[in-house]
Amino acid sequence: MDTQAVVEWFDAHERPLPWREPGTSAWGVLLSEVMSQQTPVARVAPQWEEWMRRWPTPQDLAAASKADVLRAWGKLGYPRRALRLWECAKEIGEGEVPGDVDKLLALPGIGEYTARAVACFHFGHNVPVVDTNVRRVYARAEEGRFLAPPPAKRELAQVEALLPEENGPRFSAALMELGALVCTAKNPDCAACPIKSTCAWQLAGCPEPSEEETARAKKRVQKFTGTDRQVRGLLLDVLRATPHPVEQSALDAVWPDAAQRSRAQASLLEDGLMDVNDEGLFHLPH
DNA sequence: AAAGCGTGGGC
DNA sequence: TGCCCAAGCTT
Repeated sequence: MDTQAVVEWFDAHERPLPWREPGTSAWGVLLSEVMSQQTPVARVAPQWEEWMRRWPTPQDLAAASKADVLRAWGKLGYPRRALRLWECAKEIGEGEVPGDVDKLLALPGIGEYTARAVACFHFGHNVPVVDTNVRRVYARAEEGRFLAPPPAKRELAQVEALLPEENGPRFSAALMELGALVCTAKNPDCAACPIKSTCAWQLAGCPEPSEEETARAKKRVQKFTGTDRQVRGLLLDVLRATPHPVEQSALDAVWPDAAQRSRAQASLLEDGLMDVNDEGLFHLPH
């Protein structure tokens, strides 16, 4: 892969995301990465600014209540991430965000991607960073397949083999950005691609994915309407909206199917996203 | 290791 | 409209 061409394209097309400003702390980068897990970057930016204003350090977040943290999370989705961030802050204690992949991996809610992103983008370590964008670009440019195969351990070594010795982190960011802006999942803008001339998928004549690959991709997309996830979201909406604990009846009003409603409510209690007080009223955790 | 976990925008 | 997708992690 022409890493130079990818970086030059990035130099010209990089989005001005707030956490890319020089001087952003390790905590700021970690926060941006967690917020961006499965949530579009455009929706993350304002939320990130708000969090950094309220809780600029892990010590600040650790001192906040979980209820405040969950309300500030707003509608970014997957609110367990907010709880994990709060736990991260508690674990860091009076210390600092670690720069080693292994130590980052040990933090709650930090997996293979996020650990490497922080180590690479903040600390400048030249480690492979593999997210859905990188997987897709690699599949197309290197393997000639339109759809990336299911995530596998193998990818780390494959992407590591691409890393230039100089400016590795810059290239890693560029590769992700290329996947986000040009080599997109649905309608890639190949005319704007800096590595079109060497892209394996282009050289193979832009083959359509097989029936099997298409079926696998389709299966990956989860239902939402009518699932427990939707009900959990509706229940949490009630708790986020009111400053005081609510009666069971207020929760019952959001969904007609009682069995599903109780199941969703029980799972929220189990996850620590909901709590009951001694009067039997429900609220966000303290 | 497959499945669960939110939410909203684009087409 | 309904489907597809989005800087994944956990169990």
